[in-house]
Amino acid sequence: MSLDINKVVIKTSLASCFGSHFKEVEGANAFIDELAQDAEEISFEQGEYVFREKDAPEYVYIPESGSLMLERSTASGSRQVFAFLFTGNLAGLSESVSYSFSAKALTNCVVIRISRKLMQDIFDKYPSVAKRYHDVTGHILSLILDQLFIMGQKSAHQRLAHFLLDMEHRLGRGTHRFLLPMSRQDIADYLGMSLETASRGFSRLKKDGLIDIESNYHITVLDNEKLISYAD
Amino acid sequence: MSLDINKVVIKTSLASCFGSHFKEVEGANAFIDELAQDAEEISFEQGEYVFREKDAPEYVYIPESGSLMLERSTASGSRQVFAFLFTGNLAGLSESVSYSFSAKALTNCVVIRISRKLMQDIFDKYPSVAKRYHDVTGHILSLILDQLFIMGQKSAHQRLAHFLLDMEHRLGRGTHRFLLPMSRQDIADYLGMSLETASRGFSRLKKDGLIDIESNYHITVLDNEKLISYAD
DNA sequence: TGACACAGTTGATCATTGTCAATGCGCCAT
DNA sequence: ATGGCGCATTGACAATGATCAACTGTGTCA
Repeated sequence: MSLDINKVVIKTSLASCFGSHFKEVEGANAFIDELAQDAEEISFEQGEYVFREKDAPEYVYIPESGSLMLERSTASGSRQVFAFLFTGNLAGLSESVSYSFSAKALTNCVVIRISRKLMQDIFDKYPSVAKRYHDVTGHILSLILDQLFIMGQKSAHQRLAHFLLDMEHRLGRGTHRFLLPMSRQDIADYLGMSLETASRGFSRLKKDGLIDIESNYHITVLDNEKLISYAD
Repeated sequence: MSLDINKVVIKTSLASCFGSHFKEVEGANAFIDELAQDAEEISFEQGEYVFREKDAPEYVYIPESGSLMLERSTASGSRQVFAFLFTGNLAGLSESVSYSFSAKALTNCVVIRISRKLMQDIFDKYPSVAKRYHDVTGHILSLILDQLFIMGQKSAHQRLAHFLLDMEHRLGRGTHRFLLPMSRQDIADYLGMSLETASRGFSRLKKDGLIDIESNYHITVLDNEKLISYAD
């Protein structure tokens, strides 16, 4: 019984990352059911690595609860955060030789792990679904291009405003209030700026009445319109 | 006869973008042959658009001669260049609803155009090849992540040095001398800096003896080692 | 040959952002 | 409570890069 409940949770997570792409595709539900049978749930403590850059990309991972961060570090100590992953987001889909980043647990979390080999076998049974597989990757690629655009064209403050709007959308669940699972340093490394610049950005937005900050991590967007035009 | 020669050229281009991923895959050569039959060659004048951001992504494009630039512009006039494409590079593989960028001809060029629908049909005949299809997308994704890393972590001068090393590698054909097909403004928009900063970067590298510049577009890398450590 | 257009370079100045250092705040263990 | 630790904020200053403007060089066309 407890196992059944687990499978329902897994299916929900799978549906949330594949569902929108496989909508109205023949066999999509059966595909997700079968995938859920092969999925494993693994727990990670905050700060642990789910996988590392050099690992062979054997699995696809989906946070079921908690958050992950995709990052790449250099020997010289600098770090680029590529993405933050929340419930139902997906990592490791299109790596070939090795992962091109590491995945680190931002919080204690439960992660769904799916063998890519097994997923491939299941794809063979659902050719209509397999054909749409690329859409998922294409979607991820377009998200990264958006990020590249922002990095190349926007100022530090604009990037931060943009980031907060993204977090509001993804964490706010319809409201304007959300709890950030990452530190200021993580945000800075994601947006390609120093910790201090990120912090000043928060302070500035608070002073101008665009956001409210309680306890550093609890953010409320007070003026969506202005924040959008600020992010411009 | 002239048609046969054309097909050979097309196959060469196709092989150069798929070959490395489909190496030792069953049916890879037959797949490329069949793809070449469906490929069309289309000429573009310098400055023309091969496709635009909002277009439905019906085709995949591969420059056969000449160069393309993938870019996204805003209403406010700013522009991000995502990539430069040379002979045998590939654009439009994993777009779903629309292209997420426009492709502009940097020079007069001949571009191979392949219908994605037809390519899909051919994939159905070569399942071993189809399974490796993802590797191509995965490779592109990892290139974009590299670019994102550079944008987030490196200074303007470092980004320029990195860019020149990339161009040397891709255009130099084993030598240290190459002809840039893009303007300083294009480079600046690719690297997220102003035209002037890009120009100063060139001057600086020339003054320090790391590169030689003839006629603005002919570049020779004089000291590879130093350029690499400069790009660090 | 000269006038013009165009792309790139260079200089001066200013705004943005990074760096270093000091301070503040909440949390935990003693 | 108190001290210490981790993280964030703030301030002062320096460095980087953007902007505006002048100038150079090259090619084209009349």
